[in-house]
Amino acid sequence: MPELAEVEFFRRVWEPAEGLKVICASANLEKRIFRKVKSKSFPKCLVGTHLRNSFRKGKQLCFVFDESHWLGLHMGMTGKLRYSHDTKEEFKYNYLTVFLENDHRLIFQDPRLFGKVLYEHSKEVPTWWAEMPLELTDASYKFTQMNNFLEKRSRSPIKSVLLMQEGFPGIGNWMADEILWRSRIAPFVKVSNIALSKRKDLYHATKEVCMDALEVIADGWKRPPDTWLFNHRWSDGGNCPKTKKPLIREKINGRTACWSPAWQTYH
DNA sequence: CTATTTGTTTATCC
DNA sequence: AGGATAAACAAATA
Repeated sequence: MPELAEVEFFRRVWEPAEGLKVICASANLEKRIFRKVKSKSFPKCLVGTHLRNSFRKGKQLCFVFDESHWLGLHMGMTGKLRYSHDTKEEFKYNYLTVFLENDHRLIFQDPRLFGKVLYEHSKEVPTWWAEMPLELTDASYKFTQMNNFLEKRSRSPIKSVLLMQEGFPGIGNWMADEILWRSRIAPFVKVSNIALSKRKDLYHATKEVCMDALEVIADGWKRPPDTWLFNHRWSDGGNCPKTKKPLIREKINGRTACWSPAWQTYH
């Protein structure tokens, strides 16, 4: 589920807790989402600290407690963050719970366990946070940067390249399909076969889908308009909002791609 | 029983 | 060396 905009939505779920003190913390450390956590004192080391800041880069989240406790979270395929006041409310698959002074709980749940927790106690910014690539929504992310990445991946289908986080941080399966639909490029097209002018369409569609997704989903998880591919792509039987003809669903390198054959004619 | 899933990570081949 | 691809990870849902 969580791509750039959904992850930003979850950052905002925990954001209201900024300034609050941690009373208690518990984690199911045997679960594989904690496989990168080395500290023996996690998560008790958070007790007594205050949540100070929350950040997102691509699909990665970082919560900072007292300017020195860095908690990195990745939602994987099924991760969710909750901010719960009801102490009787029990959720399955709560693997990290932080109890706050206002009787609210910060909860990370992840049934499928493809998520990842990172933790570092340091005054310095951890490497895993400092080394994230530039955001696609940043004004300094230019066409040449995107094109340089495409040049290195020229033998792959464009759909697969859009899913590579080092080049397209935050893009996931539905956003990649939306970008290709808006720029009218079929997902199986090899990057080397995409002309310069078409790459510019791709660049603008990438920026646009990121901005639109953040506006609609990060802010209240509203239902996207039917003019997007989004509402039509999830199962067999959907029709293209442009051509009104059936969409095609097919695996490309193991991931389902959905596209409109008459609309995405570029190949 | 089977097939499917909005994501990485690792192994292997080229 | 580094790019491309398949399999692995784990568990729910249809």
